Amino acid sequence: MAEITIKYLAEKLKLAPSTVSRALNDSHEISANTKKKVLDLAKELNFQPNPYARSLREQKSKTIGVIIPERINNFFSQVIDGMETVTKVHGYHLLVYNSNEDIEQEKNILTLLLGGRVDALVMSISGQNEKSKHLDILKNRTTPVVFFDRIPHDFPTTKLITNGYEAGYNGATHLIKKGCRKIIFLVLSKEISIGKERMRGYLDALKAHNIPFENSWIVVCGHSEAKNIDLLENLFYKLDRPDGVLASVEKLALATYRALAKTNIKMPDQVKMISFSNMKIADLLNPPLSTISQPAFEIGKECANLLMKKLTRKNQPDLEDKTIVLPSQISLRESTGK
Amino acid sequence: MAEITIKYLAEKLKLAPSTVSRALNDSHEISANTKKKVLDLAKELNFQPNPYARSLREQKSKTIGVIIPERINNFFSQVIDGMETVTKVHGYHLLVYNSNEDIEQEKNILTLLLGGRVDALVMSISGQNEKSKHLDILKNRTTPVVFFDRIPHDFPTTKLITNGYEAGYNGATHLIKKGCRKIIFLVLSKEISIGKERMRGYLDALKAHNIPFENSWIVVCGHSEAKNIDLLENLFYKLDRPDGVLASVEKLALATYRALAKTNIKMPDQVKMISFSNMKIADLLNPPLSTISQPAFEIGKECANLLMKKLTRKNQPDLEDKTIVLPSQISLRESTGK
DNA sequence: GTGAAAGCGCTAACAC
DNA sequence: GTGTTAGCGCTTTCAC
Repeated sequence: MAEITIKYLAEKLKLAPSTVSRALNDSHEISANTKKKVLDLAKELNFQPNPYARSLREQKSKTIGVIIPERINNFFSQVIDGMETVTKVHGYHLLVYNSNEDIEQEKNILTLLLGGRVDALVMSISGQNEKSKHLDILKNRTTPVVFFDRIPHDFPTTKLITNGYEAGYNGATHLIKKGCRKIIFLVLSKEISIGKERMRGYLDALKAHNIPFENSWIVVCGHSEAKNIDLLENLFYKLDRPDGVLASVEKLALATYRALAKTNIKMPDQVKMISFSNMKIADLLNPPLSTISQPAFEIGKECANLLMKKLTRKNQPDLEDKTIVLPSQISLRESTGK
Repeated sequence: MAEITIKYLAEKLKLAPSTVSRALNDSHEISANTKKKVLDLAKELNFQPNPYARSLREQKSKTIGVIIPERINNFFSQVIDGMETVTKVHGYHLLVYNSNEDIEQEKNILTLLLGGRVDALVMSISGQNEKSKHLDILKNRTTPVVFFDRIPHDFPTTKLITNGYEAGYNGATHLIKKGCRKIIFLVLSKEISIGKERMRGYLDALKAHNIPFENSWIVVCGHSEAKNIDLLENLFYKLDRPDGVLASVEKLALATYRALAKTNIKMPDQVKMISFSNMKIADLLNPPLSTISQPAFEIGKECANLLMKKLTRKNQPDLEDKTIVLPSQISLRESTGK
């Protein structure tokens, strides 16, 4: 770690450490002259105050913990980029952890972080279920938490999502308008909050358009790409195969492309698809994929802003128990028929 | 931050703080009985030692700083995932920063981190140039650094790359074998190390196959997607337009797809392309993209392993000044003609 | 406007 | 096997 300290600067300048500290922190009770001397020497020696000594003393770490269920995913990368743009101007740091969609790991990370390593948390919870019992350790704590995208519905804090219901409704409606009558809904887990909202929208769209729904249209997939492809392929071999697909996550749209490649079924002629996705190259797929995308960068910025406000100002109230809903954007491409 | 401390545990158990500390750290000089009592209470109260007090005392932070030029990129996400799998078993944390391909920002992050916030660094340097003068602040420091992918050639430490020369050679050779005679090489900046190696391979492949090279075949692109597309589109309108493209980074292959979409030129019939890329859905593009991919996860693991070895063992020698070369993998798809 | 001293929570050297 | 003490580098009373 660094070797040059405030004490050292103080000796060099024949000042007390406290004076140097105050000068560095631009305290008004220090003369302009002393300030300059201190700042000059600090710059010359490339002095950086020891962050851990400061953290210990001030009881705050100036770092935010981030837990995401998956790292190789544009959506989450964009969110984190958004967070970093705002945290860095406040001198805050980002400790990012991947829970790998695993509640156990999520819990471990949480325990680790609650030891005081971070001043606040941003989470998108693992998709196994949303019972979120493992989040109880957070509840007796004062550490502010913000959830986004994959949110627990019963945790009293601020949450950020996009309008899943509306987007699901619009996505399904678009398929219906394009002539689809057997529209399946692909979901990773029925338990997870975003899936649920999107599904509600889908179901209501069917109802509104008088399309009789069948339970088998809800296709619950898993985390194994190979198994999902198999599952989907078999679905398309059936006599009453679907003519429309609404994928609640990008991963499942990709699996659908791969499953279809194994059959003779053509998209968009025989089956149309639209998917929730933040991929930047939806236009380059074959055929180009119609998507519903989320303002990921904005979500990240907003999460960070909420926390920066709470952390950098005095006497801020606790984070409100509310859900902020941001609009998603629908982009129509050939996968739903041009 | 956390409120329950070693001192508190000590009072509860009528022991000295030092005894509690030793018990928690499983020191052999503590009786099994006391150990159990301490551990039990610690578990019951969910005690986590204050990481910053520990860092201050031990003069190490148990965290690694990571600086990448771009976050929304599968390659870097995979590398970080790889690092995390190994750091987490050693109790190390990852502080990740995005330099946005900007040397100034890279320098700022570096100065910040050198204040003692991290025990070691992993970097993939910004692509503006590889003069790496801004890395000089690192040179007088003892902080171990490992570079990967975008490496400075004149910095005495361990670097990890893939066999760019060979891959470039093989990529170009493949295009030649497929009948291409005017093969352009797309590069983000001529200065950057990986681009150079890949280009050397490309040039040698041309020479080995007696293809007369023209300077205009090296196409230096920028960071603006729109401008790159324009540049490429114009290239394809020329009379002696290229019939082969070797893209040294994924981004430029995507720009080529988009540029071609504006013309009547068909891939792979009239022009073939292969690109360095770690994208997982190369097979879903139209046409599927032949790729040369890097073992990103492995690279991340290896970087972390090198640092863990240096940091967790006593009297480890400094990181050797050498370059470890990992093999890349070539996957042929329709973009180069099946 | 500056200095002296205490203490954040932890570990380690030194008692005993 | 356990306790006492000092100190990591910083900020912040409290003096003057």
